[in-house]
Amino acid sequence: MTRVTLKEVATHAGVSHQTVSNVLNNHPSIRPQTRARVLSSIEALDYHPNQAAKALREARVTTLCCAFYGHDPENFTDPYRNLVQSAFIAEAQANGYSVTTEFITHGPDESTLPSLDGLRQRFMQRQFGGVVIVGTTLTPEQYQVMAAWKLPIVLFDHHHPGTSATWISADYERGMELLVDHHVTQGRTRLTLILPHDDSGSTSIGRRIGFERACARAGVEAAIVQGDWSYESGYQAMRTLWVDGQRPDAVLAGNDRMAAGAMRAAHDLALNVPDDVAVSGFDDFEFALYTTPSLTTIHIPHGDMARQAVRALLALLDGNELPESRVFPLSLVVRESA
Amino acid sequence: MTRVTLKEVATHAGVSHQTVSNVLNNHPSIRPQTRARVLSSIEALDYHPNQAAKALREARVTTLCCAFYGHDPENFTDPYRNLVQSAFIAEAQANGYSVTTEFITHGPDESTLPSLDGLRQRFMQRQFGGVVIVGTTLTPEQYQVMAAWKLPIVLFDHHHPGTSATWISADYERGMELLVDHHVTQGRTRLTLILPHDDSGSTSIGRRIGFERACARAGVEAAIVQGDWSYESGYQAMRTLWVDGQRPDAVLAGNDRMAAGAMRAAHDLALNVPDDVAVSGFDDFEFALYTTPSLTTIHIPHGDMARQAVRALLALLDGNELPESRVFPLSLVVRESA
DNA sequence: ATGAAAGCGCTAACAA
DNA sequence: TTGTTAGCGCTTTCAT
Repeated sequence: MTRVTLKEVATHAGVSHQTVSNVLNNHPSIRPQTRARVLSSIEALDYHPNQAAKALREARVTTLCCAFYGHDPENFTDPYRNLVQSAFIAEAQANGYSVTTEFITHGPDESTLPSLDGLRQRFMQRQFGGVVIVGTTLTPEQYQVMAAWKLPIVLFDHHHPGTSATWISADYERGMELLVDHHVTQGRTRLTLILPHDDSGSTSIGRRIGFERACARAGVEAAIVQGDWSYESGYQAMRTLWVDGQRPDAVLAGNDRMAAGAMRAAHDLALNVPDDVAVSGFDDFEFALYTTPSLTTIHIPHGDMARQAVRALLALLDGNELPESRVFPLSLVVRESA
Repeated sequence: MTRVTLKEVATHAGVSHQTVSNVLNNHPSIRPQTRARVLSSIEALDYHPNQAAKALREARVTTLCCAFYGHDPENFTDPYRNLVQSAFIAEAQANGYSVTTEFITHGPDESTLPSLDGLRQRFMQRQFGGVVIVGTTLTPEQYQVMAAWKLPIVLFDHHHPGTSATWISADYERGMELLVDHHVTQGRTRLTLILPHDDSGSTSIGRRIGFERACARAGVEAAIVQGDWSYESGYQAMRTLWVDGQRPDAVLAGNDRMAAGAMRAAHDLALNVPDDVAVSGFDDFEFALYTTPSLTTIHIPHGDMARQAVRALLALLDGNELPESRVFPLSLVVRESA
């Protein structure tokens, strides 16, 4: 499995290997004639430059890392990951970079999975040039540790006020306000939000702040119960609200999956959505269109956000200035459930 | 950003750089004393071997490619991709490999996305050592072309009888038979299957064969209408079945997403599932538990399959024998919809 | 048990 | 405009 090298191309074309290199890298001063000859030799020999050699020589790497922090890889079907990753890879490829994906989990099964140290090690070994950290539970301390590693990093969907990293997020506060206002407009007065808590620096904080502010402004009852982003937790939360007798007239879920779980629970409790209780989500995943009833939710432009994250990371790798952080606007999508 | 090299470690430990290399690669003949000294220098200087140099010298690469063929990357939320990819990455990482993901699409937007040539190019450039092709539309001709590239390859969820590649799949024929038998046992006599067609070598063929065989054996009416795996196509197919008047008493969808779309259509048509019409899926994604009614479906062990695919690819890279192909068994999951 | 020499395939710096 | 020299960081001979 011996492969064609620069030198062989040079011999074939009757030039020095340096000239071939110059052709490949589009150096100016090369006679068109020579250039054509070299190109045809490359074609004839089916030559492909060895990236390893190039990377070694240039001390740079054309791989980006998309790291999902705190996402359980066994939690297979979260569409969020799909959305973010697809756009991430597409944008990176369009810029000539390939993408390696890492799952960074902690917890019982940590031993078989990469910790932050694994990420660092791969970076130090030149497996990738920079990373976008997608996730909800990276602490400011952890971020500080990583900053000391000089790892080019962009934070996705979370950030820490005290830190300087570029971050890409969306206006979750305002999104939740839109949602609350919609419920209020529909005549709802007792709202309950299902949301993971204690998730510092993450997207859940913005949702909570927006919820509380909008409810206070509207003068409606506001309560928060806990979920963990999963269908199951939405189902359980809804059940508990009815069994315990709180029974609000609107249930807002922090994401679409919990909302779907809550709607299923409502069905099992013989409740009519939206007549007996309104339910809303947050994400606007594809399936929100196909639930019964279809889900009123907030549209998050995950694809645009992921593409922007890649661009920011590339800018960070390129220049020396810190790329701008961005907050994407969100919009309300009214369907049947609220 | 100059990084510590072997030589610096050697200087620090007072040995030759060769000795350091030997320590790193666990060569036998090294005095424990020397070894300890070297290791402490590595620790002290925070040395990490440069993978690019290693790869160049060893002419080998520790990256695997997970390629989704014919999957539209904009078709963001297909849980299938999540399931396969998560398990793939976890298994690869457990074996010391990292994973690069590629989307291989054809069609109008092909220009901005990698074609098979892009895959080949990255392989020739040593971006990865082997690939698992996940997908449904690779033709035998395309496979032959790739075989000529000497690209170590494992096919996932599709295969071609005439070719020699290792493939990992599931017993879709038998799965569909289980499903048909279940519907028949429930007293259904007029079954319609929603399935993409003309998908040679793919998973849809097995589903079709199993469907037709089981229906023939049971002596029930069998019809097939077309879908394209999406929610929307399931919705439209169901609608058409009623508008056109076919109105079977059981609708089987080739996957869970189409089933969810069909159930939503049933709701819009004021049909009760399963009283007026039974609906079943195929996949057993998480959301099948939370639809209303919950979805009777076939469980596909996507995670196990993906892990097996990685193992097969590693075996292929390691040894010279062709790893065995595997067909995973499927099982019926009865819920409310059928 | 350890060190010295050579070279993987490429590009940057200089010379011609 | 093109060719020569050197070396990126590592491992594989081979000598000591």
